[in-house]
Amino acid sequence: MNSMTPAPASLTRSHEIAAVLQEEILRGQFRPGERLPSERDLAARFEASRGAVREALSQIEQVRLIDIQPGGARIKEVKEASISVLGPLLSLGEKPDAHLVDQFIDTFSVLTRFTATRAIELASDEQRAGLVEQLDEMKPFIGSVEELQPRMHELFVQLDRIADNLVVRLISNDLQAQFVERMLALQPRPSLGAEKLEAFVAGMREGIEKRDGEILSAALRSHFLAMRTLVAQALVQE
Amino acid sequence: MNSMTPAPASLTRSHEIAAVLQEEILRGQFRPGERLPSERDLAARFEASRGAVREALSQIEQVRLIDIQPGGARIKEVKEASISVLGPLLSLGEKPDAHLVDQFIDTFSVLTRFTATRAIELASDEQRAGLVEQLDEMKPFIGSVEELQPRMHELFVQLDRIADNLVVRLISNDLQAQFVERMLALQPRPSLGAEKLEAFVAGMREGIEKRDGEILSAALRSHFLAMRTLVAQALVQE
DNA sequence: GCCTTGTTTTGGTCTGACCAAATTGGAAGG
DNA sequence: CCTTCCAATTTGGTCAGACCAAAACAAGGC
Repeated sequence: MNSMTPAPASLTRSHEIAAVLQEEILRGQFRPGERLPSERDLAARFEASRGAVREALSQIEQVRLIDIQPGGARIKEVKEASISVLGPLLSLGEKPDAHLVDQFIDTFSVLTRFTATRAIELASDEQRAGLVEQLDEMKPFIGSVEELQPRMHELFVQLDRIADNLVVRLISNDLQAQFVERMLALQPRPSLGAEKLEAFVAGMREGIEKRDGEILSAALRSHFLAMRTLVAQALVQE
Repeated sequence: MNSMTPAPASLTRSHEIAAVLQEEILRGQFRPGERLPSERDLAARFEASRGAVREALSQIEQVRLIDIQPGGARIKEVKEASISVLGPLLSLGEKPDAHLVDQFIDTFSVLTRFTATRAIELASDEQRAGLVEQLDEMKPFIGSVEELQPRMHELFVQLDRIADNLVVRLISNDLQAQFVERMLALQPRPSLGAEKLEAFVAGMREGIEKRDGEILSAALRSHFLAMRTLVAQALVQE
């Protein structure tokens, strides 16, 4: 149904090895600065060819978790790594770390507010009218997450397009790739109450119509805050 | 002198091939959805072994510019890629694209403001005092970018540590890895006027001392705005 | 103890081969 | 003429074994 999920299909040996090694590194089984076992040793351990191991190491190097050099690959600090490690970091334990999830949502919130306020600054009257229309069309579907979510997503896509900031766009890509899928696996999927959603939609609408970044920002901020507490509950429960 | 620059030393054949291919993709020499030449063809073209080409493709796949599958590797849209393509994207032309640079600085601005305001929310009185002290120690060095820059950097490191948001931290890592080095190559390095810097430091100081996020934010916003115009000038000149 | 050596280890690359899945092209059928 | 279906080919994924240069290591000389 949704073609936005191409399914990485990471069932190749090298990706498998990369995932295992990356997880071990993230778990702290190697100290920063320490040397990783040699490619030959790793090949023996994983019962794979050195080529496969090399591809795996090359991927881990890409996310800056290790530093490959003639003489040996050395572990780097997680703090120095790329965003791409956040996903595996979330999947470390049985449940995602609540603190990290909070940070995710906060960051999403900041970036979304930035995109939205920038979008209404740049938007033409026609575009603003279109956005308002999109919001109005949502109203019948408040209450059904399955129906509302894709429409909300489409709205943000529009805002993103109008704001026209590739940097933020790519950051959001990475965050979503790392975060969203893993959180959607969290069942039962929590959903906001109808009143809150109505208030959110109304706030967005007003902010867009009046071209008022403050109102828009406030609506988004409280929306993400609500999501934060919601996800927090979902994480302790179950 | 500065150990923060480990020098990637990307002189391996596979990294070389990856860089060339990635640049060609970013230049739009392949349409999204189109198939990349086969590994064997690429190996012939680069006069390299298939193994080296595979490692290169594996890296490009990691940044989500291509999608490797049995049957062929397909080009994806730049908009769907990872942050890691921003660096090569900046280096495409003779000079970095001004619009993209603006987006970079704006995004830095947003994230920095987020980190800073969050930091002073969380900071203890001792930590705030320490930050103020750091700012005071800068005053003699306003006017000398070389002297001021590392101190300013240290201040932001502190703020980052106090704010304690790994997600933003990793994003900033990526952005800096992509952006900063390439902009520092821009000579002569532009520098802000002393008055502006003094006002900035004073604003930061006041915001931290009074624990006032608005003041802090305003100082940072105008600082980044000034940088934006400065870099814009540097890009048209020369 | 410090510096210079020779040896070993390690990453980087190459060649050539095999397999399974995807693509492709043409033949058969409508 | 178009569609359907089935080989033949291409392509990615992996393996094995080999060579080189640079780094790491260990032993020796100062």
